[in-house]
Amino acid sequence: MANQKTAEEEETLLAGIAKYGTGKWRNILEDPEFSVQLQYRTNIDLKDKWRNMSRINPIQERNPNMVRFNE
Amino acid sequence: MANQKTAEEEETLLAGIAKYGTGKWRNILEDPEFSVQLQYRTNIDLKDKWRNMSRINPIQERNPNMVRFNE
DNA sequence: CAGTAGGGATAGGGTTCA
DNA sequence: TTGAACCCTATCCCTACT
Repeated sequence: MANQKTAEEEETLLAGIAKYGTGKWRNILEDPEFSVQLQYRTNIDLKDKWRNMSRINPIQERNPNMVRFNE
Repeated sequence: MANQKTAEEEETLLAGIAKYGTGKWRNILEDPEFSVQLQYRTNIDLKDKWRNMSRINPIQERNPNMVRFNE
C-alpha cells in the first residue's frame, strides 16, 4: 500500500474486515461504503497491508531457551 | 494441489495424462493405477495442477531491476 | 446434477528499499 | 538489520458451457 492518506485507508480496511472478515479483499474493495477511500488499492494491496498490520512478534528476540513443539 | 509428496503426485498425473489425455481428470482419478497416489486430490486439482505444469512462460515478468549475484 | 475450461481471487513465501 | 510495501505463483473459487 503506497503512501498517502494512510490512516484513513487503514481505518477503512479495518471497517471492511469487520464487515466481511479477512480474506474478502475483493468484496471490501467493491463495497460502496469503502470503495472511495480504497480506490487506489488493489485486493492484493489490502491482503499485504493486513498482513503487516496484524503481525504479532516483530521486535523482541526469541527466548533462546524456548523450544517449539514443531522443531 | 496442496503440498506433500508433490513429486510422486506429479509423476502420477503425467502418467495419467499419457494414458487418457488431458481433460480426462475424472478418468485419471478413478483408475486404480493412479487412485492411491492421487487419493487426496480432486479432478479440479488435477486440472489446475496440469495448467501450472504445462505453462510455458512465467505468469509475470520478473522485476527487471532485480539482479542476483549468483545468476 | 456432473465434469471441464478458463478467468479471477487468495495465501504465503520472496524481494526491495528506506 | 528491520519492516512496510510490493512481487511471484501454486492453489483454490466461480461461472459458463455442455
